Amino acid sequence: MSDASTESAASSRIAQALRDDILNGSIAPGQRLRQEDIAERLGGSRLPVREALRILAAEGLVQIEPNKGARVPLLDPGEVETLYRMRERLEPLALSESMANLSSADLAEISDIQRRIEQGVDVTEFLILDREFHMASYTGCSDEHLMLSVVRLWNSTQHYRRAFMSLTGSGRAQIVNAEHRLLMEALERRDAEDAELYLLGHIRRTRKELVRHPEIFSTGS
Amino acid sequence: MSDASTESAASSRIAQALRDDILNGSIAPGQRLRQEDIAERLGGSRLPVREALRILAAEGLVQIEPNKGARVPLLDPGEVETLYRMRERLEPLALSESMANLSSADLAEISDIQRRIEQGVDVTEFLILDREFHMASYTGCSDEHLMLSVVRLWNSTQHYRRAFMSLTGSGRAQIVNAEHRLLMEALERRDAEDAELYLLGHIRRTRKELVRHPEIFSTGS
DNA sequence: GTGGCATGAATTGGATCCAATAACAACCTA
DNA sequence: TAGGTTGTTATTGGATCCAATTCATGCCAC
Repeated sequence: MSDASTESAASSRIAQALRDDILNGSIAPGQRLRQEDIAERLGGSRLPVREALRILAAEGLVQIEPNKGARVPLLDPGEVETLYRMRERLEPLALSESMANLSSADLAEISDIQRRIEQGVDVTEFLILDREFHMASYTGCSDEHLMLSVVRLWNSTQHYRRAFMSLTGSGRAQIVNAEHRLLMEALERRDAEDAELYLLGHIRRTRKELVRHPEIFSTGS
Repeated sequence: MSDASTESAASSRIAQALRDDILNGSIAPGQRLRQEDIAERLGGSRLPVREALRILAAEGLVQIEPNKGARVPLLDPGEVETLYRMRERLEPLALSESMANLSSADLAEISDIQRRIEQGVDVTEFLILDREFHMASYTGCSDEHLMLSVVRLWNSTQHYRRAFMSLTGSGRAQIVNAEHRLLMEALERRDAEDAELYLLGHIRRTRKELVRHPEIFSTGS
């Protein structure tokens, strides 16, 4: 919807549907994606499905093995930890590239998202709003490569973020809110150095909490 | 050649051929890639060509616009600068993840590559060996996400690295050699902190030199 | 009873044909 | 003559059919 490209192509439509299913947890990591099933469920033939799977593979949402088909990647704790370390390095860069271009309307939008986070604390809703909060802080970053990398990192770790939130509940909400407020305040001061530092700390703390809960990665298989 | 995993599939074969052509400059940025031409030139029908283009798009080597086809991305100076800033952040991480797993044989291999760099100074050969040098330093990094991101960054900037080298010649060879030697020495000392710092400086200096030569980006169109 | 092998079914990969869309050119009109 | 419009062509997107590969099942030998 927000994407201005308005992909009318079937392959993009199928990719979007699958992307939603994967990100909201309808399709779990490790699950296999058979082309024919998808084609039948979402309409169209297998060909646009194959293209859609390639698109999602580029975004890190599925992995394709030759002659073996596509499945949602099942990550181990070490991989997720590395993805978070990548976030710690890349997202402060995106934030600093973004800050100079953030309008006061953008800042108000960010503030409004945070206000909503502090009201409703449903796990599903938090995942959506938290992502919106950070992405809104990057809207001033016009570099597509950088933003695509950031989105990839969020996509790849989305499931484990949800597993963590579902496990621990909203107990750490106060800490997150404090971190978000510090970040917002630095943005309003146009202090790139502080903003980068707060963001780094925010991601790093989350990483350390995640690795402290390896039960997130047990899949019972 | 080196990658043994993707043999036997036509789409992978075509992707590899196109990848080589793009990276060695046979296909220039901005150039359009017509599916039928590629299918005829490399053998096979248009279908595996389409899959190959998707694979390359995932690696940042081509960009696909719906109903408009694929072309090699034509980057402006700002985009390349951001790609280098991403390298400055990600590659030190890859190096630190790699270092603990580097065997003495790996270090010898790295040293041998550097030795060859200091002998022959052909531009084309330097581009190959320089890439081999850095990639060899990352062989101990087992994380596929991180390494894929690093490869993407190298791929996307390869053309501009060649343009820069062709323009300036090997005048800066001494500086590069000094930086490489410092990096190697830190690796042999197993000093992650120093290695990260030397690598950061190496990439950052290169970025600053690149942005000082905007004529690299003039395409005469 | 177990291990290896072969055969079958299920699934992915590829080729050809057809439809839809965008670039291009010529034409007509003002 | 310039600009818009319309028809044509070239190129990409999609559907169906066929081949190749993989996985599972069951059989046979030991």
